[in-house]
Amino acid sequence: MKKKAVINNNLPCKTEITAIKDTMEILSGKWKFHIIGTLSLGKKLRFMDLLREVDGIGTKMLSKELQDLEMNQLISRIVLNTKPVTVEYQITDFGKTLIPIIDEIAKWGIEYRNFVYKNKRRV
Amino acid sequence: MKKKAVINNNLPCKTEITAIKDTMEILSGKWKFHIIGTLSLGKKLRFMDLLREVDGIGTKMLSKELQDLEMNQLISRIVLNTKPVTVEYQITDFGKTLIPIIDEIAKWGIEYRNFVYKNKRRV
DNA sequence: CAGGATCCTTTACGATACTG
DNA sequence: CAGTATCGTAAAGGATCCTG
Repeated sequence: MKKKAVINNNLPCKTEITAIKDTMEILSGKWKFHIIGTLSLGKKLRFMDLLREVDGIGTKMLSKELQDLEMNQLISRIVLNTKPVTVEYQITDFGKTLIPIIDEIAKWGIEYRNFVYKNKRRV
Repeated sequence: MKKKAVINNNLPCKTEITAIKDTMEILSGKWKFHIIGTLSLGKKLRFMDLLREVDGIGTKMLSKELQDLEMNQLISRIVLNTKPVTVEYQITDFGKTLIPIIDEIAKWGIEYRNFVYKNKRRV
């Protein structure tokens, strides 16, 4: 009776492993979270703005990461036809669905610090 | 009146950026999520077990990732003094605090599939 | 301004062989 | 069994210069 086959919902099964791999591939690299985080404020930012906001990034990486994110429809790229072109980047509605993840990760990072600190003191 | 300085709680500020970097560094690499996910079932697993469970991993990577995870106190390593030594790995209570993140990431990965699928059909 | 092209360094990862 | 050592490849990332 206890032995019926169960599809585990909150424990990792094949589907979830795949889903995790997908997510991590989309968000892989040193900068994606940082860029999404910056854009998640909702403001439109230009290339140069991002270059300043995202701490140590260079043009090559920024350019590449933005392309990746756009391709996955997490951000949108709007070109304005001004004299020297202006390009604005903005998070999409779909991109905003990442915010819960980002929050969880940030929360955990803070907990981690506390945990390490406590343990240092005890030992 | 509306202009008081606010420490944003749900929007990325410096502390959160740092926290995110910490978390991502701890969970970086191709295998950590997979290993944690496997161990998050709560069972003690041995090196060979993990080598089988974690899909394409090799001894070198498994060994290295386990060391990283142990160093950060996410898993524990228990050596039993049997003839050929037996070593058991187990998730720690602290390691279990990662489960919400893993769940969020898995959830999002599934949503992502749906999103892509819908968009393909519309266009 | 926005970003592409180029070159170079570093890190990640993988396969295989070997050891207590 | 539970790894380490060694070697080799591929990918990530960085610095700098260049262009419409």
